[in-house]
Amino acid sequence: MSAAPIIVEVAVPSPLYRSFDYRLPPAVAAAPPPGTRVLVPFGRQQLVGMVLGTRQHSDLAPGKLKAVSEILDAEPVFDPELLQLLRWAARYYQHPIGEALATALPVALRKTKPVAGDNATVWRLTELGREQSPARLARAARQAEVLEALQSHPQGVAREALPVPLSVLKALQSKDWILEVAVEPGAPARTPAAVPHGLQLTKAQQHAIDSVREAGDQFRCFLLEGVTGSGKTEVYLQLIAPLLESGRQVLVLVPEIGLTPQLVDRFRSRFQLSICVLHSGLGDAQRLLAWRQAANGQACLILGTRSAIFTPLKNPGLIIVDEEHDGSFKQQDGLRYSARDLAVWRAHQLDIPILLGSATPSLESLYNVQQGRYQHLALAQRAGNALPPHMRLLDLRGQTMHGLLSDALLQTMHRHLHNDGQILVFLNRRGYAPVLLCHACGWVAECRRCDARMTVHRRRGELRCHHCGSQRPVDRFCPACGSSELLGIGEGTERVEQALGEHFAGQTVLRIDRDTTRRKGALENALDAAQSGQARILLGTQMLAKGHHFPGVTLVAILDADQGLFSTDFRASERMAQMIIQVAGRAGRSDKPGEVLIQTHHPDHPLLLQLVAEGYPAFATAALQERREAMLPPYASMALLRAEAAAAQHPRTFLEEACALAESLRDDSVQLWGPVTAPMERRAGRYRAQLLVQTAQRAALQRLLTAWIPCLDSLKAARRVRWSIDVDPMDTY
DNA sequence: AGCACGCCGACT
DNA sequence: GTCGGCGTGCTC
Repeated sequence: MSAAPIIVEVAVPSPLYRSFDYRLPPAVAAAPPPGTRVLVPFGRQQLVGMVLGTRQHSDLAPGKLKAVSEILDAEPVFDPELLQLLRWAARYYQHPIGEALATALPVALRKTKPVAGDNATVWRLTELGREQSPARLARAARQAEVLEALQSHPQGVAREALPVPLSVLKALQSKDWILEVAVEPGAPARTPAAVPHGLQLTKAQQHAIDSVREAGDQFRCFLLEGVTGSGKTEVYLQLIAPLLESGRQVLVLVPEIGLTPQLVDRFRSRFQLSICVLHSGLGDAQRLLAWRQAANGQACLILGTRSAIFTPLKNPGLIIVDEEHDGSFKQQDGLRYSARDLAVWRAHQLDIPILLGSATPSLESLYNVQQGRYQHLALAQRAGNALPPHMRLLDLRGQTMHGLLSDALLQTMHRHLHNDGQILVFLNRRGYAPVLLCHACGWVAECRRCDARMTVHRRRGELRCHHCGSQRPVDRFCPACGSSELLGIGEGTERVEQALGEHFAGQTVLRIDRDTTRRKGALENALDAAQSGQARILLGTQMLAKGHHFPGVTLVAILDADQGLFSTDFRASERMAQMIIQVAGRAGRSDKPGEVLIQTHHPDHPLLLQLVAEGYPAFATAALQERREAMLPPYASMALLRAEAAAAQHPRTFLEEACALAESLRDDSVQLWGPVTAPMERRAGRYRAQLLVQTAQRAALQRLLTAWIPCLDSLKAARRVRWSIDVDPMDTY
């Protein structure tokens, strides 16, 4: 045994692409294991770092080493597998290791806060408390809130999960309605899943379930391609049930907007056990609690968005990624990871099966099926006797238009209303926001901080920029010529709403978008009105495209399908197709057959034709073929270097220097495109430019990035810009 | 990123 | 004579 002092390697939250070595304090005999948080002196500050490992020797002279100030955890906060995943992610996505580890940590643990042991307590109802009705506590809203929460969680709720002051709990305690009890460490509250009676699985559902179960305890990746209404969620539930019964944990990732109360309720009502729901509204303490419960095995089912992929799991059995094609699985700043891709990596590492589900799988995943890496499972039929909707392109060329509504569309709408149908009108707002135009001189209201036009919000009498969020009152006189003839030109949801009101007098038109659902509970109210059928015409944006079930809808109208067809972004057509299919899926889910009308000026566009005539799988096959011919992802790998600054020349100069450096490091397979200015060069007052790196050899890209990215900060021009690297970017335009 | 050090302009 | 601007360099 060597007598040399043990040196620990520590990742420190700083933008540096390396770790740092520390001595242990004299009083500490054994090195803390990897994944333990330590407080370390760093420059003039004290930072919370993460132990990566121990070393015998440091490159630094022994006298220069500083000592760890404090070991913050008795047990590592990252298990070895999670730590390995994060180290891999930091390398792959080219992000400084210390920052990468910090982003994966719950906010509460990025400071010196202790994790808190297993000697936790929960609050529970007493006999007396069970008899109380929260409704009778009208004068004490917070007490009623607690009572309600405890009644729906008979096994008890942790202090951190009750967002009320301690005084409220004390008040209830003094009435002898609630009490605090110690919780058994690591004992998950398990009760059998309640499978609904009379539920008949389709053959395809059963086959999917059997296939995944067959994988048992081994890594295998399945792509579950299930048309809307085919019962994907039921497949998930049936796969989850036996795992939970045998004490295994299941991690379910959903898109941001997918984490709706409806979905959570569906899981809750099926499994009467403690589900960890990691949504964005969770406070730091609540998030830490969820993290701890997942780590110690108390939580069996963990349901969350993107960042939930970093949840520690004691006994994982399955990972599910729902709506795997959704763009929100890609983090758009900092460590720019794809939660879907990391999920596959993690499942592989843990040697457990993973299920990717979607009605409209990403081309990446379909490619992986073609390559034999993923196993394809299809649910082609809707459950029950619901028929697939009938899709039709509506040629707008030469049509009489009433704003965005064509004559032919209006006629079809009248027919559906006459037959007691309900109608969903879908408007992809982007590019169709109304602008403020001066009729006298042609001046258009523009954002002062972006290269973009302001959007008129008539109801509030203001102009808003959708890119930076700035707002100001609508001008009364043209700033250029002084004329008072200022017109709102273009079609936004407000204007379509107005037009629908005029054409369908007497019918309730319900508009559901960001603006009308901002208030708390407004979305729920709107959805109720929509689902009850009380509102006959629903007008919505993206928000309506996903997840919600409108049983009475017989007609879906997509007002504009064209913007996806000729975009500079190569993924635009894929996104357009997914959007159309997702929206179309809202129609005819019950016994009434659905009709989908898609308004377009390009009814001959091959991808659009294929989508409508043959459906998404045929579209995807053709789109993949195009990608192959153009050598675009998934047939090639990409990374995008972005830079921005307050002055326009700085990003350019930086990217030119970076490009020259890359030129000297790249091998022949790697191509550099740019630098070019971003399509909207100025955004929120900053000028933006980018450089695209592309290659057919994934490994060559990684080699280049690893040699290149850590050097960028030493370029002279780097001081004048903010730059970031995006590996496997979602938006490349 | 922080946070120092360092070397030139307008202030008590 | 000092306070403070942000250019440059370092962090075990």
